[in-house]
Amino acid sequence: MFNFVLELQSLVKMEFNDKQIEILQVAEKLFAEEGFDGTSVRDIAKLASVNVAMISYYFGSKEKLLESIILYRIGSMGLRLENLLQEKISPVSKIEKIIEYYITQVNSNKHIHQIVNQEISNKKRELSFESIIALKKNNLKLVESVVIEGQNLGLFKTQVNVALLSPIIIGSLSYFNMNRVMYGDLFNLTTEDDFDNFIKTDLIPHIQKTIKALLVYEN
Amino acid sequence: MFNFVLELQSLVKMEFNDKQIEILQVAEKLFAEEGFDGTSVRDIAKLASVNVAMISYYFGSKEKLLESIILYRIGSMGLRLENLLQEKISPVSKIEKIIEYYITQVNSNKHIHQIVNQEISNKKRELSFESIIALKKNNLKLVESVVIEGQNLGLFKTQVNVALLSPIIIGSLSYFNMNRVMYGDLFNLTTEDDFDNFIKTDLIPHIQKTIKALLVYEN
DNA sequence: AATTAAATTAAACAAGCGTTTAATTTAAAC
DNA sequence: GTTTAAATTAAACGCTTGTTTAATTTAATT
Repeated sequence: MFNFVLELQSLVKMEFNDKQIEILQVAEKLFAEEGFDGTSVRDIAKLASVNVAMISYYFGSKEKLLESIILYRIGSMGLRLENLLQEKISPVSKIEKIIEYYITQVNSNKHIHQIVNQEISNKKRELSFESIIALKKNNLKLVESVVIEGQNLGLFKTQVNVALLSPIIIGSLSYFNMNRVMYGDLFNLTTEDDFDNFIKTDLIPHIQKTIKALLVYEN
Repeated sequence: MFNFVLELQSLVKMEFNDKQIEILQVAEKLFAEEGFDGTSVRDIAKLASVNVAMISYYFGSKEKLLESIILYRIGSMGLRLENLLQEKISPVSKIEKIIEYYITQVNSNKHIHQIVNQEISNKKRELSFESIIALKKNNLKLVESVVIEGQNLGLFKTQVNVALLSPIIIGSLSYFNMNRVMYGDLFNLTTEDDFDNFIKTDLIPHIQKTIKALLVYEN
């Protein structure tokens, strides 16, 4: 646990070379698609066109490779909602923008999110997700401030549990992506672009509408 | 694929003996907590107090054991919304009841749902989830009929994408259960009962309120 | 050009995997 | 009570797993 924190700092600062990045990206894809335990280091090595030993050589172990992937991605995720919140627009617009930004961000990093979703409730590994939880809690506070702002302006009327907004927003996206076969079937989506486009033109507005309705709804 | 259907029929009719059920339940728990690939047949055998060979003897293989678990649970899931919908209550009440029933049902079978969530997007296995998808589509139609009923009565005002209601409902629950560590932290939930109670007293009303708001919301 | 360090490799390692075997025990049928 | 089938077992099977070794090639430094 403490080791992990120390590693985090060293790894975040560390710059990966081309071969390391290739391994990270290949492993990310495979872990997401086949699961951590469903992916062998030889699978990774083959797809990344490197010798198996290079994985241990560069990352120490398969599990540490997973940690590196998480750190590598968290660094670039940078859900920087702060700037967004300081724009001088109405709380309603802010909520809309937050949702759009959040979903777009999560969806364009869907591999790492799928991995985290799989691992965060897996009792086998003892990875520390503290940094991820901290990030989520921080985002929660920012959303909370917008809701309070809206309530003070008399725009948001209901007593809503702000902490339960993310389950709606991200949970919807995760469930949608999880059931791509069904929704592809329902909405005639085949290519990756079809799905991305549907998310943009249908899912995001749907969730925006939902959250707005909840916030202004007179119960 | 066709084999699976045939097996389905035979397995649904088949009655499992005590030892088989013990194996099914132990395997369900382990698959949910450690993943399919993260669980060995020896883990299962040890926890179920049977010899390893019994798993092949009774179920044929590890993968067929997984199929048996799914069939075993789908048979007893029986999301029978039909009866509920024929009650003579308002569409709003129907929606409320559907949500409560759905979430309670899913939450009390959380192990199998976690397994399905993990496997339905796993490219490694080629399990047929057609029966599950069919079940979801059927539920979708039932919800659709209630929404239309409400629209005809002038209660539901917006043009809402009904197919995107389940992501909100089930997605929220899945995300909540996925992030139990964080939400346990946020809401002071420790025991299993704490979580179940929170879902009953907070999460379900939250989602009911959300869906109701969306349906009656003047955009 | 010689030396030192880093990168890369094929091979080997022990441990674990899912599954099968063949022998034995238990239960059911006659 | 004998026969027949089902249940249970320990051991072995071949294969894959993650990791390490030691040798070799490549690159960097002096």
